[in-house]
Amino acid sequence: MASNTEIAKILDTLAEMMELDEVNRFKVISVEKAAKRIAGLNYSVEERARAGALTEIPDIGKSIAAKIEEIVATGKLGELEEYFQKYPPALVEIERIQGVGPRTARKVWEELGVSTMAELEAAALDGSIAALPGMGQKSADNIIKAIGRLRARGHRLLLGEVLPIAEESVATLMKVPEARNVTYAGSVRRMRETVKDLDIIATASAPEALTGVFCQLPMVAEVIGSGPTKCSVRTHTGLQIDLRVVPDGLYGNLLQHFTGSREHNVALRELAISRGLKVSEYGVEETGTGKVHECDTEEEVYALLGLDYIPPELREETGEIEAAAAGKLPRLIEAGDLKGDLHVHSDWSDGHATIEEMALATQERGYKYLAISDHTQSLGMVEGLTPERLDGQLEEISRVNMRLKGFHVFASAEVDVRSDGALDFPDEYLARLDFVTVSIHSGFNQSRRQIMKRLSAAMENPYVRSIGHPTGRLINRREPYEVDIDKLIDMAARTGTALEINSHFQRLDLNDRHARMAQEAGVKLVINSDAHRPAHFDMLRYGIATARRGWIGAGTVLNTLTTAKLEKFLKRPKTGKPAK
DNA sequence: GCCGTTTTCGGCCCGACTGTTTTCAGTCG
Repeated sequence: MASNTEIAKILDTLAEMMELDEVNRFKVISVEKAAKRIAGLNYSVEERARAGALTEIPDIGKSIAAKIEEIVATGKLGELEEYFQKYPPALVEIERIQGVGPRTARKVWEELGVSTMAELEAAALDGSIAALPGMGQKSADNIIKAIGRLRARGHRLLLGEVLPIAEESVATLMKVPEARNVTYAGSVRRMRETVKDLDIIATASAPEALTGVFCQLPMVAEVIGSGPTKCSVRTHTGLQIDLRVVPDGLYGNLLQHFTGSREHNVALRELAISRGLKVSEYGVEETGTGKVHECDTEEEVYALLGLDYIPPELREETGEIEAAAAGKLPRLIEAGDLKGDLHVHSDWSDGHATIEEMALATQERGYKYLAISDHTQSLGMVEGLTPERLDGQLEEISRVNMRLKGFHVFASAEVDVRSDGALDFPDEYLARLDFVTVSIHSGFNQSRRQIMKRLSAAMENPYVRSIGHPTGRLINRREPYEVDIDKLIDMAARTGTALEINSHFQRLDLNDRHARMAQEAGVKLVINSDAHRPAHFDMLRYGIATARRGWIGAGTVLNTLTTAKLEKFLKRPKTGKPAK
């Protein structure tokens, strides 16, 4: 069974090999485009291949369809195997070094026999890179530095690590007198779960004033490059920050351009051309007359192209442009739509605050309810609740509810589903809770069959209302356990069980793509903080962002219901859609 | 190699900066 990701990866590698081979660049682009398209699809390409319907997918024509069919049938691609005979496969790896592209990779291999990152580094150190035509000592030094950085930090940074730096940088630059508008753009503004670098954009009465200040900020370790309107630096923590400045009046064009994604912008420019327009960060030009429209706002840019405004989180070229053209963009959930939090810990297990402290902290933030959902007994290391201790906790929840006005604490638990599929609380205890979440905290390495058996058992239970962090991944740290997402969503729909978007920036699980699939299947979601202390409620912004990236509307999310409506909903037995 | 309200050929997104060059290729976003 070839997953979309696997097919996309093979095509991506093929494109890289074709580039090395100096194949016509438009052919290369078409293979890249197909790979990107497939990676973003939320249905099985293999199934489409078996149905002979591949060419109905955009960017896939006869030739690439044949390649995919070969991958599906044999698990590999002959054309790629041939390239591997011609060029060392490891050349692909050195192409990923910043500043090294296909031309340079091929040159060092042909001239110096270099085919791995280690050999490249050695060649840069011994002077043979600098001696190559078209290269010099500076090129060699840059390669050495780039390899060092790649070793130090091979992966992308988490959104939650970079967003605070982005907000602080913007605040600092706004204090420069010449600054008019300053904001962060790029993948941070689109709220991608991981980011490679930070883009800051600005308009200013005198651009040099801003770039000048920026390059000398205390956090800057190294200036990578600087021109009159563009400046790139690296901070002491290794984060690359790019600042772009233009004069007043182009803020909308600039913001749109540097928010990306690249794929979104490419599609936008293609659309522009078909309408006799040319889009860049310097305006929207009418090709016929040469008239340039400068835009103060992004809304104007999109309007000139005949599109509704597209929120940044949707700009990933997954159908948003078509939807905007047809006036069919969804109304996305907003932070203010959330009425409460249904996954919160207290000092009854591994939380750091009392039930009342957590309730007050949520109320201060404007929410109307929360559910105290401490761990259950099999998580011994965090003092998970035993059925006996649950009695005491329920009493405390009632006392807190009597003291609080206009706020309600629901009794809940984050119940473990044990390795054998048994729930950690007997049904008679689950029945006493308002809201039951089930999570997997053990047996991460079980087979897909075992994992799905556990999740099925949980969802079939009439008291279980939601599945917490459904795939268990920790971004960059732990792979998801073997969840069959299609089956999970199918079962959630059938049993009327909600799936969580856990807002912790290390989890964001369900992710954006899976959340979108769930919504399309009619599954309800919950967006929770999983807070262990009051400050953690700030994480909810990441959960909301993930939902927005997944095209989620407020109506899909259980904890947008008012207290009264949620109570009413929870009094009814859960109901799902009939099986297909 | 894909695509089409310019539709089966002839296009294919746009601009900035670096490093090496004396006018530009490569890379990046």
